[in-house]
Amino acid sequence: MTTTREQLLEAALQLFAEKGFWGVSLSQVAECCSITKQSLLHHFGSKEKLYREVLGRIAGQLQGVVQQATAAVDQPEAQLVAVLEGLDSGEPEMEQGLRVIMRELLDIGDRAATARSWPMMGFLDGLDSILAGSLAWRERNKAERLAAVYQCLGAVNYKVMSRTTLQGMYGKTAYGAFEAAHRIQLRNTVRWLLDPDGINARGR
Amino acid sequence: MTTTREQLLEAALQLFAEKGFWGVSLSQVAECCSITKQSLLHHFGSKEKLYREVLGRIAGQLQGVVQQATAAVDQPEAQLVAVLEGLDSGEPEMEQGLRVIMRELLDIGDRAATARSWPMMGFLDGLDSILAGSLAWRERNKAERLAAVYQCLGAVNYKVMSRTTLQGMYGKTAYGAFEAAHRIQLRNTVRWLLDPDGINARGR
DNA sequence: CCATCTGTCTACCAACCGGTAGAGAGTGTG
DNA sequence: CACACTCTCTACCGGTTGGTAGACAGATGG
Repeated sequence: MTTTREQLLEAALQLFAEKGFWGVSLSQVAECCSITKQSLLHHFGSKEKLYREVLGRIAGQLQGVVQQATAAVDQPEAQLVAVLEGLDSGEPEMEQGLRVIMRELLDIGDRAATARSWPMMGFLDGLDSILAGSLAWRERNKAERLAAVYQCLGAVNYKVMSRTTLQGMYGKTAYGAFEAAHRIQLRNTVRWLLDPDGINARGR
Repeated sequence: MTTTREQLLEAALQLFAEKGFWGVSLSQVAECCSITKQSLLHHFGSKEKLYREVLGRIAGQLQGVVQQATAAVDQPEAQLVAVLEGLDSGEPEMEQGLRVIMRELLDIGDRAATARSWPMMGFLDGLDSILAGSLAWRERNKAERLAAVYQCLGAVNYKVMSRTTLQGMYGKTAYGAFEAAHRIQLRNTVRWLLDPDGINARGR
């Protein structure tokens, strides 16, 4: 039995992902759980606090992906791939989280002053230390590693964000082909990134 | 002398980029040009129509980047790089346009039914035909080409979207180093993408 | 000179926003 | 039993939203 609070957080995540902070009203969130806006306010105090709690959940989720990936496999290449595929797992909750984070990126400057403690920082650090474990990147500086990480992250994020649109534009089957190709391509890119000269290449 | 209409469109682009469709009120847009909300409505009829006009402008801007790139250089590799650097030129108007497009991607499903005629389609087709002009991709299918294009596009877009946040997180100078590294890395990736086996490699 | 058109204005609308106050119901707990 | 606590409710607040109606000013053109 999930508590009302958890149901509210889930509904809020979904709505914030779909329409953003300003596109969602408290009554809409409450309506999803068949309670009134005022009861919702009783639980969270204000819209801003509700939003921040949702953001915190997402941060934990992202950290979990990194931890799971680093625990499961040893090689940096496999770890990075595992993280990227974790983000692109297709689970609605993950996609919704990424959408909210993307909106947060876009809104920065407006709500930045109030909704601080940026949830992505730890996540990025985790990725950085994965990359720092690879031969090719160990000796390079953090800016370069962050650039490489950010490229993969951007590719997978942008793809996830575009899903609905591309499905509408090209149809579901054509999108399926695109998604498969994207997955393969991204994996190749990661391979190349972590071993650009093919030093460790074997049996490809 | 720019007309009031153009001033309004410019202000609307900036505001929509910063806060999204729902985060902006008509009075805010009007205030930027020192007229009243009702005068703005006289020009555009409704908020939705104003937004669509902004979207149309951005679409034209994106098409312009592709045309300029294909006209300036011949090799697909250089063309693709030119497009990506055009998107990442740092000009405020371009960044704002990309932000609005990203928000549009996120909002799809909600406003998709009304704000159709997706502006990105022609842009993607342009990129696809650039890639189709390269040796490595000529024979492959469209889904694969789209996947490759989308990866570059995602990388550059995500970076542009993150600018403000990363600057706030790491400071301006550290961000400068990151940006430079990202640019170089992306260029290398494009080179590798268009010539994965180094067949055409010379003098690197 | 008069008609038309364009742009801006004030005044107003119903609907909704986030948030507050306080009552009532249900549930332990002393 | 009585007290306290948690949860949900109705009723209401001032403020803002997108949008309408209509008046007024200035330019244009026959």
